[in-house]
Amino acid sequence: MLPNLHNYIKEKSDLSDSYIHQLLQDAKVKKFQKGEFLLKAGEVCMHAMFTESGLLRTYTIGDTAKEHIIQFAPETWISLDRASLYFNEPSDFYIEAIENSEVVLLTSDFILKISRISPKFQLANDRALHTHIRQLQQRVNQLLGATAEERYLTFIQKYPDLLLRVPQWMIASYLGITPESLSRVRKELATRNFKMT
Amino acid sequence: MLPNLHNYIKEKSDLSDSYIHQLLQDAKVKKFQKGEFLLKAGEVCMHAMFTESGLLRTYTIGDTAKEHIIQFAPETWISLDRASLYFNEPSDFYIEAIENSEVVLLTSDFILKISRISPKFQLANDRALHTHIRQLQQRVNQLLGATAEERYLTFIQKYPDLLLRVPQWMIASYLGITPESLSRVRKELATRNFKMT
DNA sequence: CGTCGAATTGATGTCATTCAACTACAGTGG
DNA sequence: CCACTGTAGTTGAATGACATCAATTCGACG
Repeated sequence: MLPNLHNYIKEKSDLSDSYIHQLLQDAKVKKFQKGEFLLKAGEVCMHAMFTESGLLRTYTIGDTAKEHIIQFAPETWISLDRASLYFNEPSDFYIEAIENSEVVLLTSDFILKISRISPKFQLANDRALHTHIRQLQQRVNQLLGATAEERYLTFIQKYPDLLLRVPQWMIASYLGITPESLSRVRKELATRNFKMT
Repeated sequence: MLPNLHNYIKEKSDLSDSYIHQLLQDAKVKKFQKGEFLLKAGEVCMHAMFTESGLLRTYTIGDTAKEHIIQFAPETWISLDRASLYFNEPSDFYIEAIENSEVVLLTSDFILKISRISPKFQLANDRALHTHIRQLQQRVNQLLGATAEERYLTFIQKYPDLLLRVPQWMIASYLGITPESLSRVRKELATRNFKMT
């Protein structure tokens, strides 16, 4: 059980299979039905949530009552609100299963424990943190400058696998445009590509 | 000399004045004229740049040759490209003095050194990192949902001091709109506030 | 005083939103 | 098995927000 998480830790820590196996004994594993919530705005984020199987989405609800999707998390991805987890403050995020999912809830203590045992794991965590910053930075850049079409193109190039699993209106929400606009962008791209071939 | 940096380290480390004084002996201090660059896109960011006095801006140049301002850094603020510094990869950022400035160039080694001596300083650094993430996250949210006017309002509420020192077209760039649009937003706000009083 | 960049203003254009109608399809209950 | 319902996606027409282009004003500074 939990082959994905097992693998994940193994890759980033160089710990033995048996030891990892032991660690995972007390990991909190939960199954979520499509539509169930792992975190709601106002709550404090207490875990890093590892998607063992399935698919999660993280989103906020802006002033205009519109959802803004922050992240999708398929297998082996981790969802959390770092600010909320670190500062112990209420989160603005909703984290929701959009497929039936098996999720491992990792506490900060759990992660710290592995970090203490395996410096390599700690390093990997630090890298993940900085990768996250890089990714946020790139997103800010994109949102500052790019048109709907450009955003969509980088999305499909960056997350081709998600295209098949995520409904279109959620992708629109991730891109910061309306579903209608995305539909038109796709149409436009389709006819352009057709003309070109 | 360097009273701001001295204070900064003192607050976050509990080290003695004399020891801090000693540390700062080998700090690289540089003066930049208005318009000079501390970092250019393509270079690897080698320092965290502490603004002892003056004002810096960090920006990227998008595909459309338009500047997108990432951050302003007045006294006691730090400018860097964390991804570039951490991963040793070329940066997308330009960092430029927009006032004559005195800047301290802090290497990762320097910061690590203090962190090793003072756990409190290390903690403060970690907090800064997470604050940074929170701030980026909020910016993404804002860009996903808010209108030009809303963005401007949160800007003046968040950075009232900068209003006086930063030219308007740079604020526009920070908000992701044109200078003309910002001018109209301001006009609109002025007339609205006038009517209300 | 003349010059140059910043800021404002007006006219017009473009991209994306909004609102509404319609199709397609999956799930539900009779 | 078929009508009923709800959600996703598409399409069209009108609107809105911001951009673009061009002209003018304003203010700082040599």
